[in-house]
Amino acid sequence: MTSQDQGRGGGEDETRGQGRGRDQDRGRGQDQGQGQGQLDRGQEREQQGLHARLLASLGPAITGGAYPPGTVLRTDELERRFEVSRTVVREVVRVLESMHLVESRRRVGVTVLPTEHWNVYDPQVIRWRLAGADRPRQLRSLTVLRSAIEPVAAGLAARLATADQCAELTQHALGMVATSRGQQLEGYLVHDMAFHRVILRASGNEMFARLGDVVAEVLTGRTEHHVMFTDPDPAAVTLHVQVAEAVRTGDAPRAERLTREITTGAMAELDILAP
Amino acid sequence: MTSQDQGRGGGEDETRGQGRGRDQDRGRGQDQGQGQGQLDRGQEREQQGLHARLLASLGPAITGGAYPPGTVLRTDELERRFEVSRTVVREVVRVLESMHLVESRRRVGVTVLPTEHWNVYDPQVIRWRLAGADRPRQLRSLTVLRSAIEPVAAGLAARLATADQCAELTQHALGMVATSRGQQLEGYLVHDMAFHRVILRASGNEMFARLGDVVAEVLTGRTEHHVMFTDPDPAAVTLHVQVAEAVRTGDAPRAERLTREITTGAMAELDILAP
DNA sequence: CAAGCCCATAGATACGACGTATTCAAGAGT
DNA sequence: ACTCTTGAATACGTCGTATCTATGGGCTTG
Repeated sequence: MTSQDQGRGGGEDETRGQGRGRDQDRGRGQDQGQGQGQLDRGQEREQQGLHARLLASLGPAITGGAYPPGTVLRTDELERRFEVSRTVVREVVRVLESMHLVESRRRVGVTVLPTEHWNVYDPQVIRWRLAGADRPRQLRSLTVLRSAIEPVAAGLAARLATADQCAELTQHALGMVATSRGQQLEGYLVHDMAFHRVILRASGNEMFARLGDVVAEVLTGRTEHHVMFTDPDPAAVTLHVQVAEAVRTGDAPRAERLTREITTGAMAELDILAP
Repeated sequence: MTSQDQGRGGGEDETRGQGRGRDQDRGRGQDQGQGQGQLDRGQEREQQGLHARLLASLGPAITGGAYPPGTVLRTDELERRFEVSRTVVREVVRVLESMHLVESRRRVGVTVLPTEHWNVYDPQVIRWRLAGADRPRQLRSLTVLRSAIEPVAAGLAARLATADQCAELTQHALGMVATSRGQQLEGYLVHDMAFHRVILRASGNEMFARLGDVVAEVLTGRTEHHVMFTDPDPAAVTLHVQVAEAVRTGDAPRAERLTREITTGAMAELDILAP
């Protein structure tokens, strides 16, 4: 009869013996089935899936240079090394492939692509790179990007910002003033990030708006990179207040020029040659 | 009718009411060879995989608004509708999820996310949107982005461009001059794209360099959008030549200013308010 | 030594089974 | 009557296996 047992409950038959060899290394089905997983999840960081876990392992490893371009990863090797099934590996590889971090070819394996193919605007990739070894380089690239985007965004915001957005802007600028002295860098950072996020959103351009997260990461990185002890530059604080004012009054050229001063200052902090 | 049959594959008691799609479980492997005729995949020979085919169907459909945000797609429905297996659907959903186009949640399905979540810098997404209904809107967004990026990139290029890059730049500028008259728009477009690509690459910033493809798509879209009959604006051609010259002589402010004139002109063509 | 054929290999695709989280609703408790 | 708990239904998550296909290397042959 062709039908083996469709009801799983009964037979623990010996035909799985072959599979045992592979299965015994983890006992994955049963292991997860027990309450074990809950304890595990309770203590450690929140891993909401094997897929996310593997991606969080492979992504930073690749962007961090642990696998130089040209390195070939085989799926079964990844399968064993990370103790996940083929399905998980394949889905993760597909995602990495969509980021152009790797290329999967038959008979060859999963090849790590050179840096110039990477989709460097993917927030995930940005986060991985900022967390990795070439963080300084990434920070410079992104700061230069900011210097191009934000002044234009501020100019547009001056024309298009709603009353609510102007109010938000002023509020965060005042918040920056209030936290600019006395080792309140955390509070300052929050207002700084919110300020730039509002500017980008108020520009009315979705491409600009999407950079809010990137700018936030850059500001965070900058803060925890070189200061933590010195208060923010008073000139920068003043500039933010003035930008808020320029946006509120609809003075686009002024908003753009002032924001350009802000980003120029940000570049100077990183020793980037200013135009 | 409570649970009387857990088995999905064997059960014929779909309480669906519509018999459509029942043929799917019959001979999947052979079905590909036959070419059922339901889908005209005989025409598009570029499909080197079911994964790519499904992605090319779903991606544009989502970005094009065929599935408004909040729409729930169930995996088994996609399975039937596109006549592919669960594996393929899952991998495609993972990729779409990595682009933040959809979100997959247990017990609810694959939900289309609102536009503001989309990873609008993903070249794939950009291509889909440019091919879709909101092409004009997308073209405007990208042109504004260009207006922010390219002047800064040109300024950096004036400082950092190698001799080879300067030569390339001059060559393409001359190519634009040569093709600027007499219905040679295709050749003009090639040089135009190459010119801006060299500028972005010569800026030395990887974030800028990666926008070469985007700019190329914008230029292509613009050309085939509103002209095809009129020759390029002579002023724009002159500006490109001057930019090449400014970069060659290392005059960063001039290169930046001239490029800003170019992008301002590009925005004017799309009736975008210029600063 | 070079060119072409053969086959081992590893990814691509498929499919069914089971696990698990989440949602909805019914029922118990206050 | 309202709320909280708990159970069931459901649709995604994960896994193991089987088969297919393309490809690269090795072998054979001229």
